[in-house]
Amino acid sequence: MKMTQTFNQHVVKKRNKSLVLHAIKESFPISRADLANLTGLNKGTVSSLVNELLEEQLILESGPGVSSGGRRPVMLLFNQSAGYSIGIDIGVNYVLAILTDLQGNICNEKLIKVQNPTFEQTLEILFNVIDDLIAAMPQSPYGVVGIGIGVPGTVSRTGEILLAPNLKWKNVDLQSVIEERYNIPVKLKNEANAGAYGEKKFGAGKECNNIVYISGGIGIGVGLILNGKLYKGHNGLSGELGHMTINMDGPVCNCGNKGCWELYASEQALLRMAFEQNISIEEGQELTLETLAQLAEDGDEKTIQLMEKLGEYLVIGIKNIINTFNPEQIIIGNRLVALQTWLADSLKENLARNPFTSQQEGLLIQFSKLEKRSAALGVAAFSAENFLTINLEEN
Amino acid sequence: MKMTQTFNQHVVKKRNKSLVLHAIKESFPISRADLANLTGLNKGTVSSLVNELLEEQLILESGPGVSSGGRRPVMLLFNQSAGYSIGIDIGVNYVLAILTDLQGNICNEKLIKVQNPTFEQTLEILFNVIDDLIAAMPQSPYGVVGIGIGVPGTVSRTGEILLAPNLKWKNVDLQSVIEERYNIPVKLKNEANAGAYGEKKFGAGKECNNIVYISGGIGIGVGLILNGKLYKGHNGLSGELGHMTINMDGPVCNCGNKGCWELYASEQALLRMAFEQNISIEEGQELTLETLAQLAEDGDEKTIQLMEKLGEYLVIGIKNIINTFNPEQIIIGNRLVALQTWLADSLKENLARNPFTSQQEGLLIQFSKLEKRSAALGVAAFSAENFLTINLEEN
DNA sequence: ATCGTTTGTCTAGTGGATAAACTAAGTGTA
DNA sequence: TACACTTAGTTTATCCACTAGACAAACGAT
Repeated sequence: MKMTQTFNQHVVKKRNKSLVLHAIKESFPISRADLANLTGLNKGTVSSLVNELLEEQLILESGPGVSSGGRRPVMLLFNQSAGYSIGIDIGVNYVLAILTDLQGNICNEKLIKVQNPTFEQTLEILFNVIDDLIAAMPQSPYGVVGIGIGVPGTVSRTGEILLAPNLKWKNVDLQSVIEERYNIPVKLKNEANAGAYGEKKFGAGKECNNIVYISGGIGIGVGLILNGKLYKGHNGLSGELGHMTINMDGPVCNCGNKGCWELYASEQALLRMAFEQNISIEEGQELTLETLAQLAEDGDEKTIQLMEKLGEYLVIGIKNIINTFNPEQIIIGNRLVALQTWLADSLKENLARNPFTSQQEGLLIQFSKLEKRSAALGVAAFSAENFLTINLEEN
Repeated sequence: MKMTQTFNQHVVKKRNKSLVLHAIKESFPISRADLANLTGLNKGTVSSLVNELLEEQLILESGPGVSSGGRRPVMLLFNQSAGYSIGIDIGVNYVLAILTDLQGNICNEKLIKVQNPTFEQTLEILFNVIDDLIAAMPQSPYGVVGIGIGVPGTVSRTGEILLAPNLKWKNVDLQSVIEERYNIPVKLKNEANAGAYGEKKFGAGKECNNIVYISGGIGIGVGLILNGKLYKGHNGLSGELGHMTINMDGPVCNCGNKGCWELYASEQALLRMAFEQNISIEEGQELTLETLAQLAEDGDEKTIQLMEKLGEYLVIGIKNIINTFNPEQIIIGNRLVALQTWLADSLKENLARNPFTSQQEGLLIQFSKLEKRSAALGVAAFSAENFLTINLEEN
């Protein structure tokens, strides 16, 4: 019958403890006195909360700091190594698994190339890679605190994969399978959402509250951080901007609609255009994003023009994004990052011609600096964050 | 230096008091005992908070209710008439001002038709209409608690009108002018955002957390309720979906870009198409939305086909909205509501052909039932809500 | 009339935050 | 070296809001 969480002193304590923990996490080493200043809490309150966090081994004392004219402070550290989080990015032809500490630092990393595996084969790979990461993990008080998995497809709010067309998966409940085997909280996320979260946590967008992450791969997916939170939509299916109509009289997409953005601005679109324009690659080489990047690098005029065209198409969608969200930051991630050298200028030029200047005021548009790790880092961080929150709730 | 609000017992009390007040507001008449059940708070706590609210005249006791086998409960009412809120919708050729009680019930309403007034003339009209509403307002403990104003243009986060092209206003600070004259909190909002808020509060979307409100007038604006909150974007300029490119090779819009949605699916677009197709209206009549609606009513085949075409174009944008936001509800409001009889089927048919069925699961698409009042009700409710929150903060 | 039930108030107790006193441990200066 | 002054961190007394549970008031049923 309860409509909402009531607010009592227990909640107050949890929130303040979380406040203190996150303050330490964000700006350690830091003294109790500075924490009191930073959080606005009373010195005594900070002291007692800090002591509890020390007991829980979530933070550490690192000895005296430098005096500022009086007693030397005892510096506190966030105990990054109190536990570890696993983040896995399942791509179409790879599985990237990373082990991070609670701060998101990568401690171990496994990249496995795959070729059209079945669901069962993928599961096998996942089990192996997770087992390996756990086996090689240092001793710690909390061990593995969670596993996050990003997939290129739609994920329901309950964590079920509804449809991952490029993996040829439909209605599979990967989350439960992994959760049952390892008995650890498992979070499934759409790859673009995971990437957006990763960029928010570790990218240039740390301070930004409104971020649009464009995951440009074979298709295009978009992850949204709005009002500082991941926006997932009613069924968890937001951000399917690859299938935004930008040319209503255009060719039919395999989704069934006409003139979708990803027909023009995705990796697949680029390869198709390159093929149509008879861009000549060396014998024996396949036509891939990488070979095209190499061609552009070698100064092939036709390829460079193609890149510019791709930039034009990208900007059409980006302008729509700007008009829709008025974001603070737009990050282009995934495969397209490999082309940033040739895309950057084209994007800049085309965006300079956008008449909506107010919307672009203070807007940062950049390529992901996390390389291929945005999604894996994102889900790992999500699991870590989840652990820190749950852990505080329980006490 | 404080990074965040700290949580202490004062906050707890404020939040719980707000919880109780809103519970009463949502489901009065209600007894203290039922409130305790509903909110999860202790009986004693509810009692003391209720007493404070009674003293502040925000709620009322309405005498005994029916017994359920024991002592008869004292029923509590939300005191809707503790104060009044003014909501004003400034349109291109009208000014709609309403006076509502704290619950959002309309107590008085003034609709003034205007013809291309200057900013100063509009200001004069606003002063007059506000004065009139205040003069005719019943006695109450708090009087006018706020004024909300919706305008068809971009409004910065600080409340300044950056650009209202159809009003021909640019960089005007209406908020301060009104605020100084009446010494009451004034909130300025984009008309679409105001409408979205109105629909969230009073429309079919009360329980929905993810609502997209499409304000279809001369142009198209969109208001977004995401994760239960109004999403305004980094500079407050989100929702300019009228200028979403849906036809990248299409005609140039006066915004400078090509193939914007509102070139196809707005009131202006409809009138243009009607003109181009030589739809014959009666002599002496102007070509307007209303005359076209009348023609369709009279069974004019050409006009009806035109409406169907408009529906097709609308759906192209709506599909983009679905793919972007995966909303729970899409509400079409403003001028286009007048055409719902002829648009509804077209929308339904075209949406049935949308391949993204998962995204449409549980999605409600409907026309606004608040008629022209969405925006005015929205800003009035926003001001009322603001008062209730502020009022609790202060004690 | 009596018992059980429901409503609402009252009181004592709990937990957490705060202010301020206090201890500890530095720096600066004569 | 002595002493004043600072800053860090702990301890204590107090305050405040919520809770549990006792209690009183008001009602229905028998």
